[in-house]
Amino acid sequence: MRAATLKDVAVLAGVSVKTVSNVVNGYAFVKPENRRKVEEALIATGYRPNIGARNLRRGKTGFIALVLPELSIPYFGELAGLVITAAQAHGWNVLIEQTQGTRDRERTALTSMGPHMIDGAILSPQALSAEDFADLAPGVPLVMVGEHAVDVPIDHVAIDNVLAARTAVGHLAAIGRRRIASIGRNPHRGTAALRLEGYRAALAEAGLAEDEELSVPALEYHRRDGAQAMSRLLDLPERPDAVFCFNDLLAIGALRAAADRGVRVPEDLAIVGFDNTEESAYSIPSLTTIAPDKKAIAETAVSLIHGRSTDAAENATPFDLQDIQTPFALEIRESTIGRTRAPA
Amino acid sequence: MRAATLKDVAVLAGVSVKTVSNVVNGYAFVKPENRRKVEEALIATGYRPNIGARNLRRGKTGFIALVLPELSIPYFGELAGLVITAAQAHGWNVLIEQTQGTRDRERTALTSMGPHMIDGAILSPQALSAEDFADLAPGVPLVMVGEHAVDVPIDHVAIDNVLAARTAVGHLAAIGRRRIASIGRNPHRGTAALRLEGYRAALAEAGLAEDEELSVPALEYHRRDGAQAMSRLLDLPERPDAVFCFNDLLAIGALRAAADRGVRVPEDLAIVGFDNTEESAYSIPSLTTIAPDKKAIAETAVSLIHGRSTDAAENATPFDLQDIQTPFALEIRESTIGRTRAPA
DNA sequence: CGACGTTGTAGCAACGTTGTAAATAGCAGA
DNA sequence: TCTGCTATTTACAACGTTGCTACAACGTCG
Repeated sequence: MRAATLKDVAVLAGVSVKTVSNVVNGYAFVKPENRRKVEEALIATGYRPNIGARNLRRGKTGFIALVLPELSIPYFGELAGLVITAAQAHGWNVLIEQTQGTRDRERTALTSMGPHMIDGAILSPQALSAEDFADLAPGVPLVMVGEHAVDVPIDHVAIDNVLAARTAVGHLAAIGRRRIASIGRNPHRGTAALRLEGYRAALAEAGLAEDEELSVPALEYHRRDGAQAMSRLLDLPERPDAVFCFNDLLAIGALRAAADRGVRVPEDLAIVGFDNTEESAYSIPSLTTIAPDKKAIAETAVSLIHGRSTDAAENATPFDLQDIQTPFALEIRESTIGRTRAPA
Repeated sequence: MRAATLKDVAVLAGVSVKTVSNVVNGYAFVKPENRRKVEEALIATGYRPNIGARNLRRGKTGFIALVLPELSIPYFGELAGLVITAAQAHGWNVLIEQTQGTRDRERTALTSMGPHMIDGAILSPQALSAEDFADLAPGVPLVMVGEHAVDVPIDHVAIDNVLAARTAVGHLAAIGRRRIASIGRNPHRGTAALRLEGYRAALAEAGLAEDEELSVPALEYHRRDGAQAMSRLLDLPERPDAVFCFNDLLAIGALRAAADRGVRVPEDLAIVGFDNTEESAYSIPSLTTIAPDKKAIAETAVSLIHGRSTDAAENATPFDLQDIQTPFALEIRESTIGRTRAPA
């Protein structure tokens, strides 16, 4: 049961291969009668274009890569789903590459995918540094999402991490918390530095002194790390009355650790997360969190690649380096202000 | 900055295109000196084979499809990650198709991917019925995961859903619950019927009468649906003292609804989920759940496609229809037996 | 009535790769 | 030196598609 080709259709319709191709591609000048015959033959044979061959001819691959740490991380699962949907609108399929957040695998992801494999790539790098990009540029448009590695001439889409963190911590100060901790410090993560900066800015704005030991680092950003970090904070002689976690998973872990110690949230301890993963709306208590517009991130990233890739094809002047900030909101829930009403 | 082709390498090395191809493909009879020259040229040019062209020539695509409802659903995010990893071991890239669980999009996913696009597909159909497969067979090996639609001649990988459900509900009976509800009944989902069957079997085994109104249907299997269904159960004059949810998301929603009503879990109400998503280990209380071996599912599914696809290539007799059951375990946590110790 | 534009069709080549088969080189034995 | 191998290399075609170009048919207009 071989797949039908243009040739099969042409024979059946009694025209040339090229005419069938013209019909398939919507070329205007085809005699109505022939068009009809071809269309019938197309249906009769169940013809589907061979994407590989078409792309070989056109010099496009029809694929973009999405390089991320792990699909099982809710934020990336959600993002990947949105990227796939956005890519489909441009006729692209998405190849997902999981790196576990390691520099090594991020490097190989970049090198192994040449221009004949993908038309572009969306990266969510955790560990990749500026110099890595120099030798690794794979000859296709790249877009970074969610991380700000300065000095890299690559398009970038993200929310304003500093402002978002400042907003989150500002909220904690606004509800009267004076001893606000943070979980997620990490010298190897670009976003961590930005969120820490926002945290500090908010403390300063609120006239609160920064206490070094209240900023607990996290190597990974999983639930387990959040729980461990929270435990450390609860072991302090002077406990914090609020904690800003650099992502929702850390916050979920923190919630868990608080519950294990009998610490009430938000009465004894307010918690804010970051990412607004679906899980955060249903945790107990539900989690106040920074809600980035993930759909906007996905669509913007795909559009940028699309723009660059058609620019290149048409020899147009490439547009300037983009650094696009997408909207975000602070989603206020029980973990900071307590129970108000049952969710719908 | 065009990508290097075999021709470029050949010119640089001073040999024919075919010789370069032979070196690349590990053909034995190449003069050592030429091999060396070619290898140098390969490095110098940074040659990467054009996968599209190679597959066009070989009649393979190098891709398998993974058809699932939505990546943002934790279970599918986790599964997808494992499938990608398993596929890589066989040299495959994975194309993910999201269907939202609708019959329509599941149908188009099957038809739009012909044999020139993919070498096989792994399906997690929600709504597809037996007759759909008849006309849709895309000419490539298919494997279904997680759903049992009988009478369809397609390989199948899943845990024993009936036994798993029976185990879960048996556990509830074993801890002394007498009025055990279920959430997730749904006539359009294959797994729902099996889990309901296991639920009933366990009730019978425990000598408990089945109460129709304790089996609440769920259209979707999201957290919201679980919360709604739980609300209905808590509105009953005679409340259940336990509930078996057909997946973890429903259970998370149920937990939430219970908390909103001030119902204590597990004291007043024990809850069991299904899937062992990472989230379930950190919910408050943590969730007792059926833990399928997802890695085994992913690897088995990929292996089956690999087996069929090489069989077909070598004209070997295809092996018999496979219906493989992968292991599962009951993961007992706080939502049924209460707090024992803090998690590590 | 011939030149010309418009509409419709088809042949050829090429995208980068590899299987087939044919060509060449090297070398031992006659 | 010539034959007959084997070892090595190469030309060619083909996978399915589309851009380019040539060409045919038809009508219009000066």
